[in-house]
Amino acid sequence: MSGAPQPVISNFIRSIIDADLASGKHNRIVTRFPPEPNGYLHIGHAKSICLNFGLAQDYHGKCNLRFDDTNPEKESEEYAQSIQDDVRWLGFQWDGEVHWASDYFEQLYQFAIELINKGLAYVDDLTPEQMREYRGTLTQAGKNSPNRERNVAENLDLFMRMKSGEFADGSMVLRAKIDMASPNMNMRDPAIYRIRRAHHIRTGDKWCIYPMYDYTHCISDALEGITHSLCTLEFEDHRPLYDWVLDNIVIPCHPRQYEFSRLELHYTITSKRKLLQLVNEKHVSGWDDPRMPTVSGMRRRGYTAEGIREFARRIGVSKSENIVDMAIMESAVRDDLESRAARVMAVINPLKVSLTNCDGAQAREADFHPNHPEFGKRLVPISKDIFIEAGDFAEVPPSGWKRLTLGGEVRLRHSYVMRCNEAVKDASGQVIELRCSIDHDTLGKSPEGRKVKGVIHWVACEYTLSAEFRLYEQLFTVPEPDADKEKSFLDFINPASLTVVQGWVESCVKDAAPETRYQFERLGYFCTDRREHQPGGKLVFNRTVTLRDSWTKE
RNA sequence: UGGGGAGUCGCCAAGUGGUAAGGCACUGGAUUUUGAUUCCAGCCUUCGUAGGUUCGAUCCCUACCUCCCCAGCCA
Repeated sequence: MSGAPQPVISNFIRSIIDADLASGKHNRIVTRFPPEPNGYLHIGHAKSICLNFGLAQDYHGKCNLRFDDTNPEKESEEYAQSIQDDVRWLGFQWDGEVHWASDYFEQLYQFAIELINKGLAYVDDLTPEQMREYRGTLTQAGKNSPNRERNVAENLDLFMRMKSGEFADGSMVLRAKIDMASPNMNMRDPAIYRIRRAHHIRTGDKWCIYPMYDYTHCISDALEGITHSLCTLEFEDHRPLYDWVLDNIVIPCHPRQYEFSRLELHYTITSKRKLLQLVNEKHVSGWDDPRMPTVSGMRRRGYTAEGIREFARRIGVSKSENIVDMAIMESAVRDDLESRAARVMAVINPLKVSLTNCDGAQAREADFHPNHPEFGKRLVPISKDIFIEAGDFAEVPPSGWKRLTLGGEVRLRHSYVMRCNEAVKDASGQVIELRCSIDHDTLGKSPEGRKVKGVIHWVACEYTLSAEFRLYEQLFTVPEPDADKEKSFLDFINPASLTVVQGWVESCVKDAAPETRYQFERLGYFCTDRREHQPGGKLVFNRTVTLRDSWTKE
């Protein structure tokens, strides 16, 4: 993965772009990533980011970052900042300055006046309840509001007074005059402006009327010269409205909207609202909890930007509903980590072993990476007492067992072949210590006359460092926590999604900076915690993902 | 029952008239001082169903079935 670039996978959007470029409709493409700053970015956004920025890169076009900040009540500076951080961390840079829909509030207002003047928008003071009644249902046409035929002068006057703050919040809206009988609910005279006295993160208290998404998005796209406006499937039937607005104002650009299916991932959720709930109700430690499918959560867990981008490449882009296996994410991350993480040994569930013939045993130099000598080497010392993984010893081993057993031999990784002579037990029969001996003639070479099949990791008690290991599993116990009609997704939170253990690690990691990645051999990939790991002090490792394991599966 | 979409291997996903790419997962086997990596091999005679057109259909036509989205002054 870190080698040659991966081949591009075709999709319907690329086909459209290829055709648009070939026909001369466009010379270069302009896309945009348009988040609302009302939460942290998650894996679904990452897919969209990879699509929009990736397309711009591949086709030598441009991609804007534009905040869809039209609903001040839900938006915050913190979110806007985190979104920019996440996009950059993912490895993308937007064209020029960050754009904000709020930059266009004045122009949006003028276009609204244009619509009013054309008799295509009117002020309505129906209550929300009345509006709903007038809208009709999926199978029944709506009926015209009594205010629909208000004259232009009156509409203009009312709209200006809405802007100047004469009316109470929610008392009236500006509506597009389209068709109350349209089979498409979005075309039944949608509201395009509402009155809301809320402090806006960019414009402060300058405005008390705010434009709605459908009205704002298409105009923003047009003002920025977007060629391909990509969004998710649920906006498919908003497209007629997108086109209606641009067709009815004087604006020299009409971007085309294309919809792709949103990403769902097994064993997690990708609903901003529900992620917020997990944070607010403290089911997780925050937006960047390593169990969260947020960009910042995945980052903290140790996923790499390259791994996430590769994941996006592997899942592709289509219009069919999909729920992707977590295994695809994990394999993409492993593929990246395989070539970039140094190998070190750590023991997370220790069983003490005392070596009865350790005198004269030597330390050995070991590569930090089996296939990349440029990672360098470190010394792996041995001492009279060592820790091995409790799970690597079995008194009564299952068939096919290649690890340690009473009377058996095993290779200590980067060190000697060791034989287990005795298992010491406590009163309850639990094995609490092993007495073993090493074969002094096996350092850096195979033993004489016999084959030792197993290799286990270990640390020397005398030289090891204590560390905290945070082990993660899926946040939910079922593949589709959102799917149950009776139960809340909260009922499926996995109580074992986080396990914190104290263990031991080779001393060479002592001064590792935050966000340093290692493969602890045979255990998995780990990453020092961004927040709580202290180089030279308290060592905290987050398990990013386990290694592939062709033994421990049923 | 109105409108808009989607149905290709367990999960993704190309292909769209010329006889089913690829990835993940899975199963064998080789190499291995990580049961890792790497490497080789296998894995849908078939494209939601039923008809039709055609020398030939996943692709065109017809009917049907299933699933998703839409009735916010959210995005």
